[in-house]
Amino acid sequence: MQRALPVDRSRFADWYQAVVRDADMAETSPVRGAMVIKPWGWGVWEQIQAELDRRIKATGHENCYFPMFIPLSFIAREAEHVEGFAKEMAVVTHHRLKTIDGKLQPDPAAKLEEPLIVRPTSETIIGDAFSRWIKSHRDLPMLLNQWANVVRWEMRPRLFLRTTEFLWQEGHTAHAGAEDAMEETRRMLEVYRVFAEEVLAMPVIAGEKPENERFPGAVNTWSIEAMMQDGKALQAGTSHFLGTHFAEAQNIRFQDDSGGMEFCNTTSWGVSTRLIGGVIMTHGDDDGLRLPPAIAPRQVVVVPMLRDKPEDADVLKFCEALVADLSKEHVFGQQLRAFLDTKKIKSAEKRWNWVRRGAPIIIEIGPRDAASGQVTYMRRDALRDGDKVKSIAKPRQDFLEGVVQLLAEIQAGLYAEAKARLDGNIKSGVTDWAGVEDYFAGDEETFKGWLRVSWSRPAGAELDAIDTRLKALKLTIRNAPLDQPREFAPCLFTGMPGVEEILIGRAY
RNA sequence: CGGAGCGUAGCGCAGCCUGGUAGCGCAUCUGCUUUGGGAGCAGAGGGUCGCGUGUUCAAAUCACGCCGCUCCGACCA
Repeated sequence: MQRALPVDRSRFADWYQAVVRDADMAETSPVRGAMVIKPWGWGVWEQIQAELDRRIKATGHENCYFPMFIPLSFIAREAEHVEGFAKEMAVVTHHRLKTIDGKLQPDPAAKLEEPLIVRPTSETIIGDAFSRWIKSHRDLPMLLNQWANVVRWEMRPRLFLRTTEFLWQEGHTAHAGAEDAMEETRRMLEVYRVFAEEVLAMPVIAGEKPENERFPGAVNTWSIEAMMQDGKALQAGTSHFLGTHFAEAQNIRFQDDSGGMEFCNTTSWGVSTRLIGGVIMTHGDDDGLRLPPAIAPRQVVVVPMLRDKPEDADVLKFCEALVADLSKEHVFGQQLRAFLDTKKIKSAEKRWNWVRRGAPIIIEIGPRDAASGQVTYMRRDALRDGDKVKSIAKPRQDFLEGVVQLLAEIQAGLYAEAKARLDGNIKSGVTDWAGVEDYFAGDEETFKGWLRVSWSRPAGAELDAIDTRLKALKLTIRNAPLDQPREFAPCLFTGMPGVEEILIGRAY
């Protein structure tokens, strides 16, 4: 059987790279760890951005933009924050180049008095603005968001999943009370959960991160965790309750209604281009990418079967009219995105390109289709019947009437498939360490899901010790899911009474 | 930064051990044929064999150094 990709999912890391490349999503750049996002990959990001932006605004936030350079002294203000990010910071030290000894280099005479760091996140520079903008309880809550690029100097980059520069949105809010800020943190976590599931068709588990996995400077961190097809967890979004940590470090205060001065409670939350990696590893198959229709830059692609013959004109005319009619339809609250591929390459080649890119519906129109008013199409979510590619033929009108429903069905189908994988691979009932070792035994290649175990939420040194034991098995605590039972088994690690269930797994 | 592996055409690889000046498949270009679907035939273009130094009459091949990539650790949205 001939697949559209050179490798299949049994070699998951190679397969992932093949999809990214062959689906025209992105490529590596001359700068180590930074990527070039190609039009098809960027198109997916634009869809993600547009829909998430709408949801962020619908929850009362306004967009703004802060500089990518942050004075070094700003980042130093919050102790944990510095410690967390210091190791991966890009630093700007000069503002001019000069040719010295025939070599172009930073001009020593143009050294910055205070180095600038390239933002790894913007809490400190936005906090600085908050401290000036917030005077009164009447200014609160302040609900901001920005779409930006950030830089974290990572050791081991991987396209979309972990790149030195990446794109994201970061929400930053300030509130009068802790309760209000906590509510905001949870609200945005829920926005992410629903977005991931509805739009990306990527089921996730929302929950709270253990102490050792918190954002540097946060009081609490919540995440949504998705399960990739190799069983590993992908942290797909985070939402942080920062308490008054940053407010105290940056003097973000307001006068309350009785005239007293109080520190604000702040939050921050973000999702990044990593989501695209999540989509690839959730939905991709051995023929390449499968895009959920809601984020596919082109939802229905029409490939005319042109043969350099007179009837080509009729085929093209039929296709153009079809695309025009498709474009009148609305799906997921937006105009249907239909595209006619007239590129002068072999039709078969076009078909496979769209298969690899994951266009949800690929239509092939030949002279006979055009003449008889018929539409022949493939569903990318169910491309093959056994080994053979499955083509479906329908009268044009029937297809047009059913296309919106069909796209919705594909979206739902992809979700259901991923949801079954997630639910089917979280194992409960393991109560001792031997059970953990047993579950995760074997090599890296064999699929393992996650364990859901009870624990007593140890902290400090005790938690560090647990972390070390887990690390030996390449495991981490992903999060403590929001929905918890009423009663708990004894703690798997300490034997103490359990207070919470957590997810354990391998992660990206 | 530590351990392992790998850098030869856009992609996937052979050649390296046993030095003689570069090859295969796919892709690309041209022509002819074909045409309900990843076509056939013929021809063509494309490579300072990661970079540098050395050994040699001669280096993709041997030696040394460097760089980059991938996987595994530390880090991580």
